[in-house]
Amino acid sequence: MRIGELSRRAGVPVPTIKYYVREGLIPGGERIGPNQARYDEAHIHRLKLVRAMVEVGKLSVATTREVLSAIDSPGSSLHEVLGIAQAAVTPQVTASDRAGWTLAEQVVTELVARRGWVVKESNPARQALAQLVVTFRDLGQDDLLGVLEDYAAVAERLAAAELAAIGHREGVDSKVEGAVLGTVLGDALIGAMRRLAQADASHRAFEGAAGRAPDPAAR
Amino acid sequence: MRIGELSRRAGVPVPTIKYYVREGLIPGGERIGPNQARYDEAHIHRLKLVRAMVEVGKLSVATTREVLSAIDSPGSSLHEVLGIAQAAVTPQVTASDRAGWTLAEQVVTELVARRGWVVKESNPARQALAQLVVTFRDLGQDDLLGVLEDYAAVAERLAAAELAAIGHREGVDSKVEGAVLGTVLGDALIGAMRRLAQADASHRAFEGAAGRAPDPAAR
DNA sequence: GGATTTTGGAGAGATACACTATCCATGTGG
DNA sequence: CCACATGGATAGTGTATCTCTCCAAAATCC
Repeated sequence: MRIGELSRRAGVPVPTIKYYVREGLIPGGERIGPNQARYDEAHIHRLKLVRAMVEVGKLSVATTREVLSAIDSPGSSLHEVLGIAQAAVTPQVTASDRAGWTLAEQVVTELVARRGWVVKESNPARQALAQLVVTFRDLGQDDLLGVLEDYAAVAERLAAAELAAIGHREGVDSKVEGAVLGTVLGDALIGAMRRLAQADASHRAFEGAAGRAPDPAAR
Repeated sequence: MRIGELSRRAGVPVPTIKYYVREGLIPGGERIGPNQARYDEAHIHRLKLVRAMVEVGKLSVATTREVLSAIDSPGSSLHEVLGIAQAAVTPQVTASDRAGWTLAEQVVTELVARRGWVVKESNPARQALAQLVVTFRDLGQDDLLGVLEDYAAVAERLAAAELAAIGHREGVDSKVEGAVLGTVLGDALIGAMRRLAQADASHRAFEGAAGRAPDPAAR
């Protein structure tokens, strides 16, 4: 097919496809003439993958390219690819020497140790978590840090469930893509789910007939 | 204090503070002259709050303003404020009539019903979740949808833990701020935690020499 | 077979966002 | 007294993600 059909089938404007090709997110079509190229089903899938990461997963084009190149890299283990994908999607923290930073890193280290997790020192998620600890402290929300244990337990369960799901698959490529998508789209997934559960919990705690009745004057 | 000290104490450049005031994220100082204004501790806290949402929570300035105005609005119940904050942080889905959209919405509705959740039809997290379902389907990752139940169960637990932590507080304002911060920073928190847990799970599944003993901390 | 549309490729332009920089009349602090 | 800070407004910067424009060659329509 040519670019017009590719555009229609994938639901992506032609100029955007050209842009993605320029940016190296998707390969160009097979050249069959000075101004003709042919695209196939693989291009459609790749394009959908890019759109999923960019639109749904909210990754930047640059980050998407990194993740895709990890997926493409031959001879990498699933573990390695996941590491690269994780590093790519984890926002880099500007390591400011704000007060309490060392303490926060210690909190993270202890949490990881308590869980028995094996996580590289270089894993950027450590800094991301430490930054959150610092932020909560800084805002006087220390009591919210008590939920860290819950979050850790829950994260463990999610990771296990996800890996189990892709473990059933055949073929390394399929596993890799599944794992990376789980990483990228999983953030949005748990986010949406958390909001639904929170809306219900909030309703139950503050609006339901069982709890304290809301202040009628507050409306 | 004047703006210079505010800048130092909060770790935010002066021009940025001015920008935030212009954008209505923080109130201007108390005017005490044609070109003099005074700021106090409340301004510091507000500024830190803004930075937490913008830098750590990755909210846009516009979204941050929405959330803050919800916090500020007097006479709103905690439930209402949470609803506004949720709507603000949930990315709006461009309701395309892509194939399978109706089916995806039905999946969401059934999930919510199965959980016994009380969630408004208008809650944007429904669409966000439906979009994720569509995306997974579109990419041929249907088997990953099996983990939806796990995510739902886990989200329920997190929401309960968070509300419980906040429930111990005194004062509505404090509860509101805690709940909103939980919503906004919770996304980053579960994200970081997920990556740590996933790194460990991946290590265990693909790198470990042998199966390890079950984690003593897991429950 | 001629008119119209599409194509590939590349550079320039558009738009949005979150700051920064500059200016200047007015204050403050040493 | 005087360098420096302040508040307020306007303009400019850098980044990111497209989107537009151009052109000759190719394809499609009638």
